[in-house]
Amino acid sequence: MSAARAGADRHADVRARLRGRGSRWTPQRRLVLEVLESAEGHVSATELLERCRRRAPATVASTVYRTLDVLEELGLVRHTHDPSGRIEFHVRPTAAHGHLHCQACGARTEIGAAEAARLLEGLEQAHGFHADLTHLTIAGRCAQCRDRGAQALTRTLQVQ
Amino acid sequence: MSAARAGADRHADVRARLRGRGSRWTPQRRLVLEVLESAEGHVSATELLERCRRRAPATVASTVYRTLDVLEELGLVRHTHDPSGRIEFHVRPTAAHGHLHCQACGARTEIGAAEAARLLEGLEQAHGFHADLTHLTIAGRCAQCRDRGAQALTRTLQVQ
DNA sequence: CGCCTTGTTGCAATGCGTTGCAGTAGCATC
DNA sequence: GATGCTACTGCAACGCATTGCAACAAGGCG
Repeated sequence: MSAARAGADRHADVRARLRGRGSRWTPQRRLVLEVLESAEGHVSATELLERCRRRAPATVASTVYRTLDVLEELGLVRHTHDPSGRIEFHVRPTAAHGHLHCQACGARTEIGAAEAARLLEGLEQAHGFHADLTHLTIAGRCAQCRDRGAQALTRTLQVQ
Repeated sequence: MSAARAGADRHADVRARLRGRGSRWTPQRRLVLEVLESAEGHVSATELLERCRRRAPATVASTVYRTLDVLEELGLVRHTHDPSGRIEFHVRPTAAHGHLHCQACGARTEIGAAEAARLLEGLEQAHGFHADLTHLTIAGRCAQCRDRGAQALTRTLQVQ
């Protein structure tokens, strides 16, 4: 249940887990962790970096990226790529799930773990391929944009 | 059947289609087209750029990228993103299809149009979401790497 | 054939993300 | 509290991809 603990406890928990694998607890990692704690849902890497800089203007990009890598290994965040290939982090993932990304309006939707698993079961059987759900983003058109016709999509695809 | 024609004809066809939309036929576009004609399957943007430079060392990256955009609008190539977000072009797509990409060994497999459509039908019903098959790349582990255990994958995920 | 419109090119700058390396600083140990 | 090992940081350089802009040239037209 440690993952469900909140507040100050949380730092101690993460700190212990870092030490456990021979890693260290540093002010920079603490900063990134605090920023993540005040975030919800999907956040771009750039956005996270900016939020770090708002708290500590001297923040260095490479450190933040490396810290996010470490925290991903601990399971505290997951990343995917939006349809144009940029990184997005999903904060506090509760379960493996996939992502839908509308190329016309940018809307994001989640696919539940069960649903995603069902989708990909066929791949498992046909190709023996084990898909990484947490990394999955499917591009396309959401219901609203779909109804608004193809014009907007065509433009978006060009620009993207 | 114009898309099935081969050789010199093909240039004339593309040229006509460019003119038809008010675009122009230039030496640079011809170069990219020739490079594409001698390519097969999935090629990274960087690889295409290098091949262009082998034929014409003065080739400029932005021109190639823009040309590829145009050719994608004509349907001559499709692009996806590999699991680390980099662009890959699929040359001469015969039909809409998806891609599987093994994060451990880098192997790529295609999902047939019919199979992909079947996979995503559920999304259409549950979310009204119309997925763009041509842009779909699913990351995970192929059958062989899966059997070789999780170690390799873990490392790859860190590095990625 | 030469002119003119405007799509295209090349270049330089920008953005996002990664990497190599030398110096710094956690933290374990005594 | 001092010491030493080594993970981490910051920096600078790099790679990939995109964009703004001024100069250029494709090709339609007289």
